[in-house]
Amino acid sequence: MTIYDELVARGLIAQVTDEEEIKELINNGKAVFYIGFDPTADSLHVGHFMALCLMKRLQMAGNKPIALIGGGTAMIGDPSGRTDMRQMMTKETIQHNCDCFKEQMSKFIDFSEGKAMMVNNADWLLDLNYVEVLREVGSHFSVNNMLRAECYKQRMEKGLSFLEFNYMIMQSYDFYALYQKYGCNMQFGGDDQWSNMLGGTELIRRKLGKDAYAMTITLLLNSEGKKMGKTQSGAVWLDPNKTSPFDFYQYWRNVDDADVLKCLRMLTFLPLEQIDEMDQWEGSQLNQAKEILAFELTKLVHGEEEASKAQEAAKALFAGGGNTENMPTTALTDADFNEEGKLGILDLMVKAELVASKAEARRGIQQGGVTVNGEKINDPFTAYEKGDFATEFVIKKGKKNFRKIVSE
RNA sequence: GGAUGGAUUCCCGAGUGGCCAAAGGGGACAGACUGUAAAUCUGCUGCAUAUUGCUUCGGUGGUUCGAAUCCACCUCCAUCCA
Repeated sequence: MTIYDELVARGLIAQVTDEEEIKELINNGKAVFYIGFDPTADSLHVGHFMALCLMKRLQMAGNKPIALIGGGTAMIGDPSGRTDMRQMMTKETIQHNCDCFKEQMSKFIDFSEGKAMMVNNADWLLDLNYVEVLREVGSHFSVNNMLRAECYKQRMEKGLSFLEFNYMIMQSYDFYALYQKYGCNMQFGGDDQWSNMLGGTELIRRKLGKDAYAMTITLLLNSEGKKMGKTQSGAVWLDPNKTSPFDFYQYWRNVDDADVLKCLRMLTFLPLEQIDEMDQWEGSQLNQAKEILAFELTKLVHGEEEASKAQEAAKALFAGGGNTENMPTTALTDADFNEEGKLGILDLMVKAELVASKAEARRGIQQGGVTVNGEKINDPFTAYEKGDFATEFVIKKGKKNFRKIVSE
């Protein structure tokens, strides 16, 4: 099976500019391709992870990836798929985010000599001369066409600043610059980037008379059509300090039945035959598939050891028994107890980050959703002493939120 | 630059002097049912030293016994005109 066929089979490809040419390039390891990452946060998230996986797959097939960090474009902000303007970020924040991205990416992609590259478009965008760009690049863009682009449609009603309108031009310029500098002949990106990417191929054709190609990755949507990798509290991050390996594991362990197979295909490196086999599974058997999905992804992102820990912790909690060794834990200090050496259940829950406020903790108790070591708590004034934490102490809110408490 | 409309709690959106911590919906959270799924039903949804107190309706001042609501100025957004 060729790499292109595999990408198709996994459902990763959304749109391509020229299927035959792209097949030819990537199947034979002749593609030098880039994917852009805008450093809008200090950690990569699941959305980026898809792109990283794709880079890895193509790299394994002999193609050369370029990871482009958008230190320059982040100064502008991509309006695609947005209903309001992005908050402008300071240069310092952007720089910090770039550094964080670099570090995380290095874990997935082999950036050793000649295998892959990482560049920052701040290196060429920040020094551009306005009038020069207008003459050299601006003349090749038709405002009429740009306004028709899907990515601006939404914003035509709500308002679009000139700053953001230029994002497409900057991204196109990136492609053009990379083509010249490194012979980059292909760009990949999320499907929401399609029009921005076409801008680049068009610019290269007009300026240089050369062909370059673009391909978009299917956005990972759940069965309700929402982007996956988002939770109420924000994105699912790859940084273990922002989303713990346990929570990361749990996120995937809890995906909808309807989404498991899709996720396995698109995100894991398991052989397709194995995934097709799981496709036969039904009903509660799908729980096994979810476990595999969660384990595989946690392994990819946090390493096998962390993945095993997360899995064990989950099993201990949900299947009963097992050890609690790897459960998310909160450590108490003497300062957490009052003068009488007591600590109320409400404060404890806040401290353990199970709830955002004491009112919320109280509500949980009133509704019968809080247990300590398996015993339901009915009294919100229940208090504990230091000695109570000497033996195993597991507090549970709802069905899926656990925390082990220890005292120093 | 001019005219008009607008900014309300996580989101959408009602509220035009006291009965407003603010209708309704969505989402989130908790309970029942389940398979750590979905669907459905129920509860719940500012904070706290909690039959009470405190902070919140773009910002700052003002009127009033009392302001999300009235007035002034400011900021931001949309639409039309230039």
